[in-house]
Amino acid sequence: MTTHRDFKDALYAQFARIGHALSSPKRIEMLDLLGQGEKSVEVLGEQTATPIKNTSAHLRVLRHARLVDTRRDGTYVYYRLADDEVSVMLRTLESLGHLRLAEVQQVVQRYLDGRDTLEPVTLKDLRRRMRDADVTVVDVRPAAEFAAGHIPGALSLPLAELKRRLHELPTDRDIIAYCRGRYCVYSLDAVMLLRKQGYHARRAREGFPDWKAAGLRVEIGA
Amino acid sequence: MTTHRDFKDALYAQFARIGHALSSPKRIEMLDLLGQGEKSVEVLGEQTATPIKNTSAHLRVLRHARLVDTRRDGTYVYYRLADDEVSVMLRTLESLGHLRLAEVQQVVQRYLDGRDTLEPVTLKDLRRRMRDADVTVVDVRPAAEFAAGHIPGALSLPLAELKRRLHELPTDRDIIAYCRGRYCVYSLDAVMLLRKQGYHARRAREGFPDWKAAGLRVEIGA
DNA sequence: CCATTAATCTATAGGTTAATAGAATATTAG
DNA sequence: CTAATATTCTATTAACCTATAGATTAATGG
Repeated sequence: MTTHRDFKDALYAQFARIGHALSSPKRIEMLDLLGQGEKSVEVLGEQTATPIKNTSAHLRVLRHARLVDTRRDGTYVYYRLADDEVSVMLRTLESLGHLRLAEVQQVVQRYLDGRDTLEPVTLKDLRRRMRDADVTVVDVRPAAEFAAGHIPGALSLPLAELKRRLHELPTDRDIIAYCRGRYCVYSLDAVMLLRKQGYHARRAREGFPDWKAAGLRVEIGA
Repeated sequence: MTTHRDFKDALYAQFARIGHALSSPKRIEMLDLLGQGEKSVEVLGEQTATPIKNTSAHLRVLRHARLVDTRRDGTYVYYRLADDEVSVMLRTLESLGHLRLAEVQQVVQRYLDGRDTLEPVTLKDLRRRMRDADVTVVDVRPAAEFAAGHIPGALSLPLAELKRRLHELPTDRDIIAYCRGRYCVYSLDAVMLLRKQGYHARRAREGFPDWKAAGLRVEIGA
């Protein structure tokens, strides 16, 4: 016989599986990266500064919580978020952290805000200015992430290539750069470089996963 | 010097605090209950079938993650959610669980759905029918939870008192009962009782926390 | 088929957390 | 001030998790 208590215990034990998956810093970081598009174990390990074996072990936990799915291509195994809702969940988790944990604000203040007097453009403003067609939107993430999905109409100009591809940018229009999200510095670095070169540039506060999680249209391909 | 890696580690360590708080079944259950309104440690312990000492220890973890706040009144300490966003987070976590974990659906199927041929009313339908003013909405949660907040215009008729207060219900209008949420059986039991008594009753699929998390207006007081 | 590369599985040591008992604190009533 | 009640703090043990090493599997190229 299943009592009411057994039911609740079984139900909450399941929800706690997801909580457990989100209880490790590295795992959250991996999920965030997967929000930019699928990645191999090797790449995930590099981008999170984690040995392959540990990376594999963490991914196993994420798979067990059914937050990620895999696909094999040759000797590589590519991981991806199991559902767009996972990304929505991450947005919620991180915005709750930003709202409630003074420590998050301190850490961000110390590392980002020192350089960030350039007030960032909100998602809403970004959309309005894109509708008015008075800006050039630049995606400064690595090319592979752009190819996996980007804001429609954005120009791919990875931070690493920005300097030698400056001539591709218009000088008579405002430029808005975006990257992985609120805590990513690519767009920040890009804006500083662009301003030094005389462009009128600002950064988007939100990144590609925020755009997608908001349910906005996404473009795929190089 | 704070390197980029140090920054990420510090940032994700903070987010993981929240994940950790959500990694225990009892803690999620406690947060869910607090979504119905503030409760003392004693009441939380009773309602989650947890010894007071363990309850206190779990609440300490939730406090450390800054998901709950407290208020003392006499010898009692009352806990409450630290922010409405915490409830939004829980909704997201549970809906992700429902979506991704086959086990959640199994557990619910086995315990609830056996009795639940009565198709539940969605939040959207509930709002429409309330606007059209063609239903009586009944809150079957304990009176204290109704007092802490309820759907505007709802009638408080706790499940425990329903049988002897049936005469307060209209016989010529449809009745929609709601309770704590998707996994709460109060409204289910209420609807079965009402139907046996000849009323035309249905249950709302969502509960009070879902209504509130959706940003809808809430009424407070008995 | 063998070597190579990418990733996983198995096992384990070390660290962390949960449950819980006992002592301590805060508040109120008398 | 003392007793009673609600809760928290401190300490201990057992259970669990993470990082990691070694062996293994899966796919590819020669």
